[in-house]
Formats: sequence, structure tokens, C-alpha cells
Amino acid sequence: MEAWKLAEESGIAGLSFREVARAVGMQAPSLYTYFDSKDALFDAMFAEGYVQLGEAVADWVAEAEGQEPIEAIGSVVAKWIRFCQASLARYQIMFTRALPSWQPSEEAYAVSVREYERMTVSLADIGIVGQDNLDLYTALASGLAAQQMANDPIGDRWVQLSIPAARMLIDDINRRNQ
Amino acid sequence: MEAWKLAEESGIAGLSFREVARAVGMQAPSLYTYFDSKDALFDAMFAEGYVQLGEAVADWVAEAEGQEPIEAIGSVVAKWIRFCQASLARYQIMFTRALPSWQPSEEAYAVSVREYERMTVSLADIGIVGQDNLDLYTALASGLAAQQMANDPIGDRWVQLSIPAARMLIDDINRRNQ
DNA sequence: GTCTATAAGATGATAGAC
DNA sequence: GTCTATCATCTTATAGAC
Repeated sequence: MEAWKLAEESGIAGLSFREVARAVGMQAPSLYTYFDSKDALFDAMFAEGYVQLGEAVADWVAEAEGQEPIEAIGSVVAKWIRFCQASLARYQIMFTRALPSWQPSEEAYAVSVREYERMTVSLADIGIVGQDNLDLYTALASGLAAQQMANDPIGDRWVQLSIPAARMLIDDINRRNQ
Repeated sequence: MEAWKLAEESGIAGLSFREVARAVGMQAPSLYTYFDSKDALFDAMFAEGYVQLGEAVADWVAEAEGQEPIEAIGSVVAKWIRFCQASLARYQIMFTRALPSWQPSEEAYAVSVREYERMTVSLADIGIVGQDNLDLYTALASGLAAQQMANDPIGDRWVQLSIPAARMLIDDINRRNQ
């Protein structure tokens, strides 16, 4: 999908249907054969982003196999932040409300829900269960990513805090479970 | 500033200079008397957002006077998330890279730095010092806000986790300081 | 300071030929 | 399926009258 590259410069909200057509060697009307509207294009990008995330997470989880919970979570979060950094546009459409007037279709949304549910299974394996704990986990991870993207988009200032953050969370959960 | 209202519907990236002029009872060319360009308007909005935040934070800190660190931080974070929820456009321009091709001017940026430094002083008062601890704090707070804005923009699902999150952070810092 | 008029161009989307 | 041509509208920004 060429659209990702084009959306990097001015953000997902600045993406032009015409430009996407041009980038794939078409005129704009021809692209309407593949996408009914610009919103349908956003929809495809949203779903594709979650498919990419699903494949990546499978690898990350496999690589973390056998590690202690803190290292496992910390390393997966660090890789997830890198995944966000790899594409601002993808990050914006998947995880923020950069396009308030756009909503994913039911089908596209279902893809993201499936990915969330897979995440909850992985987290349950290492003892993170319950909605509040899951919400605290997503807040911590997305906060590291948000700060990294906003204040150090090509560096690793918050990436480096992934392990300390994971330790903080795991210790907190263990303490409350005593 | 009428511009905020207009930017809510389609996000800060969808804000139109023309529309802003209209909303304040002017034609677009007249508004150029006050702002040299659209970027200059963004600049003024960015700076105004930080002025509003500064005033609000002063109140929040006063209200938290005498509370224990956990309650003090938790209540300020909860109020900060509400501040973000009050305006998506303000949240986007102040805390995200929703406009990748726009950068605040040096003067506007200085306003945000001053606000950050005031925050570090308040946090130092309750024992949160050192860049890593500050970065962990901003990650935690901005993560709660990011999840709230993206997944429950008018609710309080992550707002309610402000105190538990503050407890997690303070306990973690205390443990490391032992 | 504010206006009308306009430049110069982009946008999403459609009609209809081939 | 892809194209040219076009619609209708939007955009930022400027020139110049009052």
C-alpha cells in the first residue's frame, strides 16, 4: 500500500485520494474501482495496520517465550513502540482519533477487536487479568508510545523505559494480589 | 478563540482559516491582519492552550495542597485528562503530532517548556525527581489520556485509573529509593 | 482594518468514452 | 478497468479599493 508513504509527511488527515492514485500509477477515477470512497481507503488502511500488527505480535511473543514476565512484557512493549514509530500515519489511524469524522466499518473494527483479544490472552498467561489491569497496561504502553511519538519520534527515550515500566506494573499487580 | 470550536469536528488538521474568519465575523483577508498565516494561527492556539493549562494546573495544585502524594498526583492527573477531553483539537495540537508539517515557533515552544518546568517543580515537591522518573510520569499520564481520548472520549474509563496509576508510580519510586 | 475580487491550485467524486 | 474531462467546492493567500 503506497498510501502509507504519502500519509507520513502531512499526517493521515492530509492524505489525498488523488495522490494515492498517482502513486500507484493510476488516475483518481480508476482508484474508485478499488475503493468506493476515501473513507473506504481509510478503512482498508486501518484493517491492514491491524493485520501487520497481528503478524508482528506473533513474532514478538515467540521471541519472548521463556522470559520472565517483566522482560517479556518490556520487550514486547519496546517492539510495539518501534512499530508505532515506523509509521506515524499508521499509528494515527490505528491508535488515535486523528480523523474524528471517520469511523472504521464494522468489519475493520472487528479485526482490531480480535487483535485486542489475542493480546488479553497473552497477558493472561503472565498473570495480567481483569479489565482494570488490562486498561492500566494499555495506558502504560500507549503512554510510552505517545510520548515517544510526540517528543522524540526517531529516538528511543521512552523505548528505554519499557522494562522499568513493565517492572512497575508487574510489581504493582503482585502487590495487590498478595 | 472561536477556532477551537471549529476544529473539534474534523480535528485540528481539518481547521480552515476561512471558517475561523467567518466564525469571528470577518472575511478571510481581514484575519490576516491578526495572523500572518495559518501556521501563525496554529502557533497562537498552541500557546493559548499552554496558558490555559498553566492557569488550570495552578488551581489543581492548590486544591491538592495537603493531600498525600498518591492522592495529589492522582487527582491532578484525573483533572488533566478531563482538560484533554474538553477539547480534542487542543489536545491534538498541544500533545500529539497531529500536524507533522507544522512546528511551534520558538516563542510558542518556550511557553510549553516553562509549563513543563513548573510541573517538574511540583513533582519534585512530592519526591518525583530525575529524568527517568519524570518521563515515566509523563508516559503514565499521557497514556491514560491517550486511551481515554481514543476509546472513550466522553466517558471516564481511564480517568478512574488515575489514583491506582499514581499509587503504582509512587510505590515504584519508593521501592527503588530504598 | 475591513472589504470585494481574484489568483492559483487542491479536493472528492462522477459521467461517459474506449 | 482505465482513461479524459469535468463538476462543484474547497483551500491559502494576495491586490487593491474604501
